[in-house]
Amino acid sequence: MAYWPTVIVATPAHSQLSHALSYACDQELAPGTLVRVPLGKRDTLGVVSSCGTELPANVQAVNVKPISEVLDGLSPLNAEWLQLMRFAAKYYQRGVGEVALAALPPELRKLDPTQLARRLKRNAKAAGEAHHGEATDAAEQVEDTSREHKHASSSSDTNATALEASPEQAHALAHIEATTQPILLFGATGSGKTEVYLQTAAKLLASSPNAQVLILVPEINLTPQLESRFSSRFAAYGVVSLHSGLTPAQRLQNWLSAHLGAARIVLGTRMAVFASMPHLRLIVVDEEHDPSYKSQEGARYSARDLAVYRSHAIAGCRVLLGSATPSLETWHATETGRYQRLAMPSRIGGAALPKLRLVDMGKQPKQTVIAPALLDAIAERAQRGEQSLLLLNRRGYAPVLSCGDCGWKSQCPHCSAHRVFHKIDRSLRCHHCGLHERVPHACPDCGNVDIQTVGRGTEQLEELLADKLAKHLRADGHALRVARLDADTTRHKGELTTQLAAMHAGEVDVLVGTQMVAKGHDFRGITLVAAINPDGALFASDFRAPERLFALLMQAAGRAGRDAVKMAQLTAQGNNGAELWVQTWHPTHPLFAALAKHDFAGFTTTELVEREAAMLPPFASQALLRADAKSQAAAQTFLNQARDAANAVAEEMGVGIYPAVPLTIARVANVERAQMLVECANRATLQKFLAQWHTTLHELRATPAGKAIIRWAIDVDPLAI
DNA sequence: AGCACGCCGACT
DNA sequence: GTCGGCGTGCTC
Repeated sequence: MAYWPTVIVATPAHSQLSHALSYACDQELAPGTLVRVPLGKRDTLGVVSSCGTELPANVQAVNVKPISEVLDGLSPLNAEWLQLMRFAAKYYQRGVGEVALAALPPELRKLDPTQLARRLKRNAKAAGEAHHGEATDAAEQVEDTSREHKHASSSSDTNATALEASPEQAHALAHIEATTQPILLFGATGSGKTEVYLQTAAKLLASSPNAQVLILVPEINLTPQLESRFSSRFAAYGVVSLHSGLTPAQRLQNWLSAHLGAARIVLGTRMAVFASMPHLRLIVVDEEHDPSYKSQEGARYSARDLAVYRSHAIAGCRVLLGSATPSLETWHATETGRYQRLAMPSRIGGAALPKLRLVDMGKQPKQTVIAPALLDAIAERAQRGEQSLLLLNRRGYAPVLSCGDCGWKSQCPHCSAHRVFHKIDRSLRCHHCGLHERVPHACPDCGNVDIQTVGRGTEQLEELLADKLAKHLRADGHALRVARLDADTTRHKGELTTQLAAMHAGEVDVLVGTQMVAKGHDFRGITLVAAINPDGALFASDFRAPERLFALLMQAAGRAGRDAVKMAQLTAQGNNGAELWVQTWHPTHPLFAALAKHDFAGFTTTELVEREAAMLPPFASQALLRADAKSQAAAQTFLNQARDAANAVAEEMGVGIYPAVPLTIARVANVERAQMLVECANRATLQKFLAQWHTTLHELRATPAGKAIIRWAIDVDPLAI
């Protein structure tokens, strides 16, 4: 009997070859089976999409080649996984092949059946050792896991919060059990959301012998504590991680463990939403508002949104979104009743949320970087053994170097951005293309040796603080220690761990950092957090900027005063409790009023009213058409021609297309970038419009305007426009 | 995207 | 005479 399977292969995004390709085969292949097939002059990995006994009508038999090999050592990817790939491809306007093959571990693409068999054997052996004898038949496995579970939960008893759920946690747990709707766990930092994740997962894992749980986190290396809590609590169930920091071999091994069901917990970044988990029962999206869930290259998917879709498509699977500052999209969904909202407002142990202290920069001495009152507060706390955290969202020493005589600026020759001065190695670095040069001794244009820095970055803030705090001593007589934590000081492996350890050990009194320190770390000793210069986001053109600033400041506030017992002692001694200091030129801005009350609901309600009035997301759907070219004119011409070609259809469908504009940073590494906003009140209509636009875009590619561009892409539900 | 084919400049 | 530059075009 002859079969004609259609196979999903990694055909490029714009090759017009986005459908599954037909091949010949003499055996029936289940959908999801991994195969190797000839494609052009090479052999490539493919996934069987369907397998019929007749060749599809639009394909000529003479063109069809036989399948090279079937990787039958591995069970096929299931229908749910294939459905997820098809949905993601359709929704984000990509080829299925591009999405599906990118979702598989890269190492898998290289293996032939023999290598795969060897790999699987080794994997099974390693898993067997880790679980001291993996159960093979189901009954034995049930017994085994229940015993393991008892062990797992008793070992977690050292964690005080695990002993008994707080009333809020118990309420949340009961609610989660009672519904299959998506749930937003709206809980302040330190309210014990993680414990709710852990207990929900524990219940599911114990209730069924092979149930699997997927935990998504924004950036895995920024939340080592969460990872270790899951690993230690559920070690017996098999916990693996999936993120880009793994070696190709580790990634393949962990992926296989999840696919085979040996790992029942997968903890990973956005890419993990595509993991093959045949018995998936629960997806947790921690910090669901975090922008890193949205992919910014390739298929620009939102792992959070796909997690909701994925759980919805599996009968009985739950999805839990957690955040202290949910995205407006998620909040709105809880208002309309699509998601349920569970509030957990109290911090464990009753620790109070930090008090907001606004510093009016208009009333400070000229050229003030850190207000004298803030400096005093930091010094005072350091002398008492408390730690402070200062946030400044700019790496380096100064964002620009400038010549006072001729006006020269440290412009990057390849990008429309300034190169940042890094004093530590006296370099000028472009944060966009990576260009790295030694700082010139004199102005390259006029020879003036007196070049000035403009503005301040974390390096300079660290230096300035060390200087201003030099006269103060710690209780133990040592000088105050100021440290810095940003992408520059954590570039090398292990540096982040070392720095965090120093912070936890109390060796550091003041930590200066970019927003990466505001995320996730559980610093017990911090009682003061300060935002040095957050004003930029207040009046930014990006309509999501206030939402992000509010989230950042709330998250930052969450770093302070986490140790309830300690804070109670401090206040009993008549000292200030935890504080969030914000330096601003606009202290009367309504955002700060809401922040002072820790009133996220109030802030969000106001924002949603504005969004609705302006017909912005979540009340309308958006997409961007982006084009890269050698010149800005070429990029914009392509976009505007695409617009002209689609205008009539768009108007008829109620889709708005705006004129092409350059990106905020128009040129990066000598590539000019432009984009065009497409908008519609109805999400499905926008989808339909985008899908039919593809034909036009492919045709345009062959015209002079199309040949002048390097690439184009559609970004559905863009985060920034 | 790969990986061909294809038609013009400086090398053993 | 060929090695190789990357423009153009195809992949069931």
